[in-house]
Amino acid sequence: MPERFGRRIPEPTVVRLPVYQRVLLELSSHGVATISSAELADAAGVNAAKVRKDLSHFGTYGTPGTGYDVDFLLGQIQRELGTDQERPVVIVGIGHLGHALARSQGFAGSGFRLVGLFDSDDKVVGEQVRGVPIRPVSDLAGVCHAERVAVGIITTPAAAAQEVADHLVTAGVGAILNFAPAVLSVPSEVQVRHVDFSAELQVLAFYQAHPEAAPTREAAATLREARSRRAGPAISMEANENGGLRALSERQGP
Amino acid sequence: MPERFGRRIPEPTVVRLPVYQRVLLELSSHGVATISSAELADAAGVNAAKVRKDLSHFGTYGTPGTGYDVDFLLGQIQRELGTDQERPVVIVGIGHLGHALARSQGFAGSGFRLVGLFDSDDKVVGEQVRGVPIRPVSDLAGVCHAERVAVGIITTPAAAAQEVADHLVTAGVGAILNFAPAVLSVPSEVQVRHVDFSAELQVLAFYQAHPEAAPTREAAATLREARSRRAGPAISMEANENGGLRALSERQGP
DNA sequence: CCTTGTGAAATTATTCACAGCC
DNA sequence: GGCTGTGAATAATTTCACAAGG
Repeated sequence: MPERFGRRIPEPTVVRLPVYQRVLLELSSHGVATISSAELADAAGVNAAKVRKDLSHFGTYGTPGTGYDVDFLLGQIQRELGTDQERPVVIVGIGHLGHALARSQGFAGSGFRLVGLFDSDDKVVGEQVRGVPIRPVSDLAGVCHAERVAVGIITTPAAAAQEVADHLVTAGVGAILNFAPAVLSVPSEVQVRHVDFSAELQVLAFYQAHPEAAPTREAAATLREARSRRAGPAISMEANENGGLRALSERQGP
Repeated sequence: MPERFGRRIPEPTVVRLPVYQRVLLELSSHGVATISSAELADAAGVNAAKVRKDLSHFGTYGTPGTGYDVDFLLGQIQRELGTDQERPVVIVGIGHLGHALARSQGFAGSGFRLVGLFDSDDKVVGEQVRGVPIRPVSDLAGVCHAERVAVGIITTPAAAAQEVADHLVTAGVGAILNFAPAVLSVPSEVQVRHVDFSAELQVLAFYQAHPEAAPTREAAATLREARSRRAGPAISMEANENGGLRALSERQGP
């Protein structure tokens, strides 16, 4: 039995959970009933031992000789991720990027609900994006308290990011996703993650300039490849017209 | 002397390099002449030993008793990152996110030049963003070859991402930055990095749901705090009206 | 057979701590 | 006295490899 309580979950494991979830979601939507750690690993671009070790932190969800029940495992991961209940989020800084995120599909399916958009520019305040009005930053604390906002997304210029983070923290927001190219200073109980577009480009450039220093990547396979490469006669799939998956046989075989 | 040649650079080190670069850029623009590993660490949200170890992979750039010369160190990091020469990039998938990236400032300052925008939708083909025309995806290979494109950015929906990646690889693009929520399968010599907005949100949600599992974060300080906390009388700074830094004394003291 | 879950081993990354230099 | 660079120690993560289950 794995440690199931106040245990620390390795951060790399947590980061891989959403990837597994996405793969399982796709498999489930195609009616695939079970998947082995090796297949899931291929589709997620990791290796099988890592998948098993990752999952073992949460429970023993698999069946030796068979693999994992797709829907059951999906449910467990969603429960762990808290995807099963909706968390209210706000976006501060409604420039092009803030707009793009506000319009994206990323919230609905992932357990988040956009409850507020904020900007300091009076020219955009009052507009609506997806039915959510853009408000002045002075309304931030009020909305965060009223809606019990859990996560704040910062898409301001770097110069404003720290000030916005301070406001979010004051308003009781306990997690911040920062897209601004700035290092934020917040109390240690506040979780921060940083998405840094140009830093990612620079990392790619570095490895291009120093190919000998590049890490050797784990090979990924498409879902279709992962299955067909390993599937025996009882389970087979073929590509459909969208490049997606079609399960030809599931649950009990053909 | 550190190993200076075909050595492998730890990926975490490479990822921190752009952060150091940004801090140094700000310091340099404020005329600050030198910085210690402890100050740089505070500003970057890491610790001093990590800064020194990271830098030691590339050379011995510091002066015991004094610290690092800001401009010199900045130059060395930019050289390592290849920021000193411009790399052509293309963006494929000009929806809201693609648009936002195309308009962002992230390219100019970081050593990249946007040379092509591509979309499969005839309704947007022909438009221009920042003077760069949106072209059909069928032009992708031609432009990539002609401009010797090094990095491709994918901002398509997940369903199209693998196909686009295949096109980029065929066109000789050796590095891909993928914003689509899909795991890409590419040859091992092609570098891929994945920016996954909703996965980041989910990670935040996870740690909010399991505070006992959260990693203890390194405290960061603003540049101003980092300096004033440690600076002796010979070097001092105060905040200017923009919340930025003003160096009151540099090079030789007041 | 095949596949999981997991200790043990290996690898990788971080942090310590201090000799040596300014 | 302060600060770097770096081996040595520690911690974290990954991978191996295999006993046990279906």
